[in-house]
Amino acid sequence: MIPRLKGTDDILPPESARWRRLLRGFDDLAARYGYDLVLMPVLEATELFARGVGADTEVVQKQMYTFEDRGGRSVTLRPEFTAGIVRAYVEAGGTGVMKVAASGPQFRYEQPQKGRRRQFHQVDLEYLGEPGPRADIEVIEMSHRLLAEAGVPGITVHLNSIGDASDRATYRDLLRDFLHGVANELSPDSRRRMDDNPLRVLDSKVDKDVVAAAPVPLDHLGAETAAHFAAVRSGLDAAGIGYEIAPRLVRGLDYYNRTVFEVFSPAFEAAQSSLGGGGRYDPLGELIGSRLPVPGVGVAMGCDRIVAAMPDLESPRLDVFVAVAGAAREDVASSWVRRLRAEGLRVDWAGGDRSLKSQFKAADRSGAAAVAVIGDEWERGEVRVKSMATGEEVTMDIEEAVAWLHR
RNA sequence: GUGGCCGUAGCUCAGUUGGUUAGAGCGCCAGGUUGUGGCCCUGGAGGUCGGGGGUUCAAGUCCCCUCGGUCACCCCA
Repeated sequence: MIPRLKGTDDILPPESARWRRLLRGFDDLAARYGYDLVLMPVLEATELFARGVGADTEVVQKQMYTFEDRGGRSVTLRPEFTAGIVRAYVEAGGTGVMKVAASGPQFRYEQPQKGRRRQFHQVDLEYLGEPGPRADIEVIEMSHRLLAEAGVPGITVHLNSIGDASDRATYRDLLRDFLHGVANELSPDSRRRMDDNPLRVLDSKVDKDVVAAAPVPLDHLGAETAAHFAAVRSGLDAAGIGYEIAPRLVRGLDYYNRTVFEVFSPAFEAAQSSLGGGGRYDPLGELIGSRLPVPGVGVAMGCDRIVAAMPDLESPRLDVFVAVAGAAREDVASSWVRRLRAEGLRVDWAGGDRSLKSQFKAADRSGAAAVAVIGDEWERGEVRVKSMATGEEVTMDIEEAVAWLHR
């Protein structure tokens, strides 16, 4: 037997029931907020991520599934959605507002652990072409709502602004000076980053204590970015979304500016406890070669982690399980099952070649609300219907039974 | 890439100082009930003991290598 690849998961029932709820909920949420569906390539040119995500980010340096295709091009299994969606927007003309929703697998070559897989799944929202804070607010609100509607308890939003490139030019020098002053207390990793990517030192776990006293971007915003952030905050207040300011939240990708955020729930306990994150990425379009700026905000949420934080819902899987007394009645049963399904009921059956007892066991396991038995009474135009919850059993006229099942 | 722990039935695990045909519970299938689930009883199917090599009269058990799982570091979904 050939086992699955390291860091990949088979998502089977009963766990997949929670996935179905999450994905349906996401689809519905996106539609309610005016986000259209997009289907994106899983494979992109390596260059897209190297330039968009950032050549010296962790993701690009260590985590990409990169290989040469048969034409000798370097291609990469997408490690995230945003760069590809912005590429698609630019490639399609890149004007105006586009609000889109995507979902599917992502790939990062890492050592797996709880909540961190080599193939993982995300649902993703991108609000493109809108520079104003309404986009930031909407995306954060939707992130919160998705989790709330999925039944995830204790949702908290961590929010920060890392400013624009112009804000950071002066701030970066301040931070560098600070880091150089404490250089001998920093970990080797942070020491290496403090010159070329000093912001990332801020959210280092190992250097948490040293960095606690460092200057933060939030205190060095320009007038416009500060106003933008204030507007995001008051918008969230108006939406009733609680959040915590996280001054050292910077996120690992190069394309972010202004608003960044992550969402958490105590129901998902792991070292990597973030269920999703995102932010504004106005520089991204130009990083990947757009001649026009592409303002945008997006969020990616980790389905695997969300599902782990979702409660099990005890509701019947099927409206009715059809049991057949006697293999001779298979054909009638089959066409009745077909009719009920066509009418929109959730129906299953196991054929008529097994004992009724065995069919009832199957019905029980299938989570059916009721069992309908097709037997002798069918000849008189009747079926016997049993409620699996109460054990109550009634013989009814066929049409009456159909109406009862639809109730 | 680094480290800790763990690999015996579909699942959870037991298996004595190395010693005969490797066990249990749950699950699955069937019967007890020739038309009725959950509870109960009976029976059945199901295992290259992760893989390879070594030590030994003898290895699930000891040694080495390797693969995998899991958790953590780094970083993120």
